[in-house]
Amino acid sequence: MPRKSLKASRSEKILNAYADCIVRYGLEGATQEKIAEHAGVKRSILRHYLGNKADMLNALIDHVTGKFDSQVQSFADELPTTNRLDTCLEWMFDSEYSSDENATRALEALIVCAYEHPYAREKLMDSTKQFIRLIENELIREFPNASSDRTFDAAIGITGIYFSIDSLTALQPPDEWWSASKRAAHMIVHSLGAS
Amino acid sequence: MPRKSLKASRSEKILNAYADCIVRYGLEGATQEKIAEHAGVKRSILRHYLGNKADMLNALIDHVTGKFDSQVQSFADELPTTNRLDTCLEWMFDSEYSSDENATRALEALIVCAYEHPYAREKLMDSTKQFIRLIENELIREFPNASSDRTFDAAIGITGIYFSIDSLTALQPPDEWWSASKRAAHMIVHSLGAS
DNA sequence: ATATAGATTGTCATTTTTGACAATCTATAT
DNA sequence: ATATAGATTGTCAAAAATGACAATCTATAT
Repeated sequence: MPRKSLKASRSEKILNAYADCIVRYGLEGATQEKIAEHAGVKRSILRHYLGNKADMLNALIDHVTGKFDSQVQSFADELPTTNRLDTCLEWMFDSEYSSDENATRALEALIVCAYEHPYAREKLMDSTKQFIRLIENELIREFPNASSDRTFDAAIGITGIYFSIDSLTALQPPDEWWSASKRAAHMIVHSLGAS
Repeated sequence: MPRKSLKASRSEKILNAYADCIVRYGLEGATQEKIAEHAGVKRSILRHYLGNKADMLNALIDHVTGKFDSQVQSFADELPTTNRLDTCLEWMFDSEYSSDENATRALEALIVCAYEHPYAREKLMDSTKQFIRLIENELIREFPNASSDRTFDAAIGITGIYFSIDSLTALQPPDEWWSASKRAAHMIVHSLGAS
């Protein structure tokens, strides 16, 4: 006889607002007041659904990493059967294709606090590994004869370039930096092919 | 007849503590209390030498970017006459050679707040550009026949890989990630040579 | 219609952080 | 030795952020 619980949807909205605030104001700069405002709810609501500050942070970590993981998953699922690697780089380094750029941004903002929060560190590490593995798989698929060491190196390199340009977005770099990043990633790919 | 001013040395010590705190606790998590504690001084001292919160942040931005810039400069100055590029990558990706790892880390932590602080954005952008240019110069020196577009792409790529693995340090990645990053950077270099 | 579980709002006390300033101490030139 | 500019400490008020909880409203099953 009770009314339907809004916990799922409200939590979703709040945590998205939380992630947005983190990207804008930094982790400690994302106060409950600002989060509530961004989410369009009263501050008391945050506590009602997500508990106190520490609880909220843990929920956020799960939310952000989970969101990123599922994006990575669907990214992989949606890759075409042919020309997968090129498509991959195309999607990564073209802003028009990026579904939710803030997912990576929030991830990066959280990395700063990893020292303080072992739980965050683990989850972030897992998500990062998964992303690297995605790239690595596509490299292996394209270059089955390359040594696994080299494909790993290449995956680390491409992922690094992507993470870097993504976080540099905060500095509003010229578009050329994105295209240059993409071409640099291609250089690594070519280097693999030339081995 | 007054006593010698300690402004320079005290400011230096405080701003270093500030940078340390930012790396550990995030920008907004670095409270005056913590900064003072890290610097081993009373909180009132911060205000005395550096003014209020906003003043301190501006001073910090200058300090961090200035420190980074001078490190980049001496990095360039100390490169040997031969084998410069390899030495360069060696120094970048080997922790034993890194003089002050926190300089880049603080830089990255500040990037998060660039949206809010146009002044920070400008300075960070300048420092980043300078670093990229350093790499680019070494690439040009090694591959004078490569097109300037390609050397720029390569510089962006190598810099990105470095920034990325450096910020991932917070996740305490295995050492292999560092060596893999170095080899990925070398892949880009080789790709330049093969053009 | 009504009881109930949950949503929503509001308020207050506590803690944390910052701003401001007064008071005291100390090195240095004269 | 003493005056002076600066260093250092201490204290208090204001503001910001959080925690806790009471009170009220509302959808839903019966």
